[in-house]
Amino acid sequence: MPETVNDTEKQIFDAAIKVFQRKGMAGARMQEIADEAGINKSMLHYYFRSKEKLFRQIFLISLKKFIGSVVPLLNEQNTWEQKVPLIIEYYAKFLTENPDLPFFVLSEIRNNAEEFLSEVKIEDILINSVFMEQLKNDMGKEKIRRINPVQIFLSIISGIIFPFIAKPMVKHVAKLDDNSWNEFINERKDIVSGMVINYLKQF
Amino acid sequence: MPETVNDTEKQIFDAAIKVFQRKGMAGARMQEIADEAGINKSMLHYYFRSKEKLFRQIFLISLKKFIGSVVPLLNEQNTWEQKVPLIIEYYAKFLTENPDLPFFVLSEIRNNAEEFLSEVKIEDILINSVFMEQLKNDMGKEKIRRINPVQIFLSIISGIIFPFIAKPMVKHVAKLDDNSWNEFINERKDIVSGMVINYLKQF
DNA sequence: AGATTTGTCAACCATTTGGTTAAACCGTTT
DNA sequence: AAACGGTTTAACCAAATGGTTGACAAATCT
Repeated sequence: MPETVNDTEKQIFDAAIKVFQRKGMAGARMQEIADEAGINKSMLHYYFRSKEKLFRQIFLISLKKFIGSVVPLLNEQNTWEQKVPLIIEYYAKFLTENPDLPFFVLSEIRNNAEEFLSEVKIEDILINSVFMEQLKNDMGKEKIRRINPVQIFLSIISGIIFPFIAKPMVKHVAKLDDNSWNEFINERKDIVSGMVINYLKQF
Repeated sequence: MPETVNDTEKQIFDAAIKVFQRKGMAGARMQEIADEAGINKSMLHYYFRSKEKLFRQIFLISLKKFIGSVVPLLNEQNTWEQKVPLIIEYYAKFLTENPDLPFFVLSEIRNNAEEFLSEVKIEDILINSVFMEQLKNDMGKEKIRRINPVQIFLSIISGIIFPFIAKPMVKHVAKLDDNSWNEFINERKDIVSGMVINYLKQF
């Protein structure tokens, strides 16, 4: 029992991820999680004590997944210029597979979970990444525009994450169906990549 | 009584805006709105019938404010290149004054309010704006990169809105206090503006 | 097999929450 | 001043919701 997680527990956990990420802490219902997991509501409390406790676990794992999973990419052995499209490509795929995750994380952080940010040490992970060092390095050599590297990273993720966050509105305004949405996102990847790289190099 | 709105009604409305925008439909409590307005809870139902009805009004006015207020700027008599920084400047100011509004609107649209999008006819308003026409025009003359104008507009608002949506996380990662946050946003305005204009002109 | 622990469930409980009611308040009309 | 209409409030109600309990089943141990 040490590492192999109980089957019921995992079913609850997976169901909770689905429901919490879609509805948020306030909108999620314990009964709905139980139904989604196909088990009795009492089991939720048996395994996780309370909604608060269950939420905390779901939130933390979501937060780590959201920010932690790019880190390997940032630290790979290639140039920053090669990394940019790879980061974008990665996030586009990630967001397609986890459409509710970023919104959920950002939402709950706004509400009350700001303290969680310290638990996952994003600051250092990001700031000290090879990607950031490479940017600073090339800035020092006057090869690219001198600018706060956080702004560059923020530009990348803004450009690709925001369209997913605002997906219903974007689809509506640009009159996209599911197929043309994918096309739109493919186009978007190149644009964001081009904008960032262009901006750094042309100055 | 035809146009002057009842004082109590306005107080409720203002309180509801505050609470709904901060907590969302699911997280908002009628009692909290009443407290915020400093009146008895029954008054909410007296003036607005139900939470659903009250929410609908708040949401619609928020949606219109979010997308409608930028339209005049898009249709002004200046070049697209002059408009870009003005749009960004406008949104930065707007977001500072209404920090919870965009998140609220995007959140509720995701949840259930997608149908509202049709009521406010953003598609046409945006697509047919002078700004969009100017872009298409210059694209036709090969003066700027040929690209879906919606992508350009999306790049602008992504770049400036997303940092506000993710404000707690951005502040944490970039280690900003309230003062340096303002500095960061000022820097950001120029970056987004520069990126978009650069990208369109350099190709 | 019998005892003991662990897991599961239906029924129940207490609180919260959106909503209602009936009485009171108050300015206006007659 | 009495009657009237819109406004406001405290008390109340019913449903929803997070959580608990006690019985029972299913493994696990001896």
